[in-house]
Amino acid sequence: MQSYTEENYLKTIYHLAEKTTNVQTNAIAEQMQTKPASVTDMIKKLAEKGLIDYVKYQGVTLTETGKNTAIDIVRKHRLWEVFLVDKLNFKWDEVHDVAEELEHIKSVELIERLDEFLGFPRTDPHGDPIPDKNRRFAKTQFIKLIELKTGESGTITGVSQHSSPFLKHLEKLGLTLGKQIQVSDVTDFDGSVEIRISDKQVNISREVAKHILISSNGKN
Amino acid sequence: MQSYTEENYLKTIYHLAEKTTNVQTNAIAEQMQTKPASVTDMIKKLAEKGLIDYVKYQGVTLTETGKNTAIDIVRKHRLWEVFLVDKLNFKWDEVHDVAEELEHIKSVELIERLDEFLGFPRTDPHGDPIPDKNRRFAKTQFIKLIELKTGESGTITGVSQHSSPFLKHLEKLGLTLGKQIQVSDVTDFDGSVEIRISDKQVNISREVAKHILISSNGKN
DNA sequence: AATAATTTTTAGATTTACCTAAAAATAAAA
DNA sequence: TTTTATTTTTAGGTAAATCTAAAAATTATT
Repeated sequence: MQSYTEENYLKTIYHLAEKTTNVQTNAIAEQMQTKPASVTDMIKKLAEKGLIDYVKYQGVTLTETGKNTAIDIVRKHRLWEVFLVDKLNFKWDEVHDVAEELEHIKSVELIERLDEFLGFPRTDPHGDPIPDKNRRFAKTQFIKLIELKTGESGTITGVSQHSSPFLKHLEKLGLTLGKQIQVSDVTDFDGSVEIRISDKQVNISREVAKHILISSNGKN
Repeated sequence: MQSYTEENYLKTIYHLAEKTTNVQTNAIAEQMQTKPASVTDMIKKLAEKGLIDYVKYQGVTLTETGKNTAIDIVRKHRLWEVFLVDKLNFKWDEVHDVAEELEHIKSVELIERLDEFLGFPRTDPHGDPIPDKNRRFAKTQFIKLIELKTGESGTITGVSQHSSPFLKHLEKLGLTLGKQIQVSDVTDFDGSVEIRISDKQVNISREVAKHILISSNGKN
């Protein structure tokens, strides 16, 4: 049985481990808005419980058990996000904080029934994959919009940034999940990208283009 | 901003206050499965925060603010129970523990939207009234089944005991909310009650009859 | 009213998750 | 390869919510 805080540490380590193999103390501290000294304390505790492997000064990795716990939390978080958007009409930029609380509700039965009630969704409102109850993720093949060349097109299927301002910005531009887009030009000057969406032309900054994920369907 | 624990104390005090005016330390301790000494500590804290009135050795009463907080938690608890039963097909004896966790999720927006999603229910799966967002309860007029005389009838509209064994027992006997019943006999020997429900005869103990709530529609 | 029983509070500790400040280990730069 | 900078850990402390054991206040009983 893990505490709320332990679960948040595991989740944070899980997400950081998607980028680097060995997750460092400072990285965890920054992500969790706490101090490195506090992280060291917690790390020791999680290591003792067999949830992470820890070698002093070398960072940590999740054990099988730790990873499973983390995936369960990710699953719960994303299912609750689907619930909030699909059933309670929240916007995709409004769900994160509430889901952050709901993800810690413990009942397994609850999540299985919620999953069913939602029709076993495979992605959350930001396009992130939802692991099934056996913790398996559907394979996804994303390309960052920034990587598309002029003339190439695809469908918006995810975002790699969940901040409310960013998501509101996309919403305003009509860049929501499922929309078909085509790159009509890439500006030399600032790297901003001109795209065509529903017969309108929209210009987005390089920074924005980096965080939009496209499932490509080649040129056409 | 209250902690999870503070909220539970307020809720407990609120429920105990339905029976006695001044809520005693020991009563709180028993209900919360903790020790009187711990209760004294917490009571002082809640009093300092202006959530309860507290005179040493005299027990406590909720202030306006404290009562409002408690009602908000009761509202959340009962709405979540409706969600679990109506939408996720939980049985009425399975919802308490999960709702006990869900009631502490903080978002006001969430609860308002959940309320709407559920169609603004006025009672929970056990017949308990759900306060509206202005914290007003619908007036309810219950009689205990035990108080009905032979020949009198009514509709089962609530239970005053939420334990899983009790609720499962009622379920097995077909004594669920909305069912029409008529008292056909009261046994002299042990005070058990013979009732007619959907043309079947069922015998229930005095103890069970005490905890079934009836909205009476007189003799007929 | 005095004594006994019960209830409540105080005193002093413990655990969890934090913190600051300083020391130690590792990594980067001269 | 020293020196410097960065990262991480240790040491010692705090606040929240609990505990046990003992003292104090209240209530009940003789």
